[in-house]
Amino acid sequence: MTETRQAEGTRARILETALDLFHKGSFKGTSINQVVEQAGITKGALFHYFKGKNELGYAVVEECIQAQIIETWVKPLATSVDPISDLIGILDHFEEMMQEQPEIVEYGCPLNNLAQEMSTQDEDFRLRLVSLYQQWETALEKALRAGKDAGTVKESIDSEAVASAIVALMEGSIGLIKVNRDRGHIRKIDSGARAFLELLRP
Amino acid sequence: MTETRQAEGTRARILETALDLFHKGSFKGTSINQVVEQAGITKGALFHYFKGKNELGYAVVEECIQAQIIETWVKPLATSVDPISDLIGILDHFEEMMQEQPEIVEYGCPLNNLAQEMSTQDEDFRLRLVSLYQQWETALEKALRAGKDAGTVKESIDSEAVASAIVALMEGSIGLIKVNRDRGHIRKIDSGARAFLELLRP
DNA sequence: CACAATAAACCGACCAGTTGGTATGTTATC
DNA sequence: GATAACATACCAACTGGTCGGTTTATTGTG
Repeated sequence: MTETRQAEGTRARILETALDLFHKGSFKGTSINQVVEQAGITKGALFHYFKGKNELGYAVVEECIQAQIIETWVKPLATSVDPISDLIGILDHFEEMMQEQPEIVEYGCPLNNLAQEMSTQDEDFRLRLVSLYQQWETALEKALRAGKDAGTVKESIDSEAVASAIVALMEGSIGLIKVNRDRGHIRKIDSGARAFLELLRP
Repeated sequence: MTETRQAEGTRARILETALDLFHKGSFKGTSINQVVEQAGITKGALFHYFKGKNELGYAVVEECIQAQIIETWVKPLATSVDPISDLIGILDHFEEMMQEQPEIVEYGCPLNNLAQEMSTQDEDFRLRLVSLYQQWETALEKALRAGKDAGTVKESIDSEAVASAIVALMEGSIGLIKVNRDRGHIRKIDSGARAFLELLRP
């Protein structure tokens, strides 16, 4: 049972490995052979489950990255009535993560990395990636509306527009952190993002 | 004179072509052969001027992208006393450009593209890229301070932190526009960024 | 001013290694 | 015994990079 073949087990390991390599490297920058090697399987197994490299990438987006986005950005805001506090809570969570597993944070947001690399190169990639951003923005927009109703968010703002601005701010900040690896600069970026969020309070 | 050899002419054409291809594609995604072909030169010429692909990339950062950043983000804020209005002016300028030369805008910010792709892969790239971000942030910080003195910017904000948050917001917004090619969504992202900037007014 | 010497600019065939992908297996499971 | 789950050998195309050579411009010298 452990050494023999196991349908979903191998597939999952391929996806997990691909996510890791696409995240730490890039899509075009990692070869199928790397995935095969690091996953401890063979090319035959990979091509048995995925038609090609692109299909593997699509699966990583739809099955792995989507789950991450929902887990870290959608769920925590699902029932929020004070989205600004909750967003700042997420930032706190990132800071904790940075001390425990710095590598994961240092390589940036998997969604943004893939989006910036592939959205202009492959329309099938792009469509799947916008779908994730959509979900993120929708969750934010809903939370902002709820916040307005509860009096925790400025009435005057346009929830839809500000939602995408928050996504932009988050992705931009994570991207800057990835480039400026220096601890001091990271703190600066972090407090800048927090400052912007605080401005949304009434 | 036109058909014969011309030292700096070829070098400049190589750089120009490389910038274009790295921008529309990516660094790892474009081959030296592509650069050679599109520039209408030969491999010998390219390797005569640059030690290798990486060196070509460094030159693109230092000579082409730096100039762009200074031109569009540093200079316009150099003598600003109302940075928020000036930043919004830059956004207006982008909107004009989008109608004239949409391709240039659609492929995102060359600095951010390269930074997100290469900063975790090559330290020499990273150092050159942070230097550009530094210049951008410094210009913003200075303008924010001047704005505070002139009463056009909220006194309570931390100029240093907010400066990097603005860079994050800009890069994030440009990145989102690149992924969400749809006109309607672009408008939303644009007005979201503007809304955030407006919050910095006293 | 001629003219050889030197260096810079450029060419294109070639190289070893890698790429994504395939074809043909073998082995286990229902 | 059919089908899913792998393994392995292989392929053409392309990768970044090298290398010997040719062409042009510059410069020192008589």
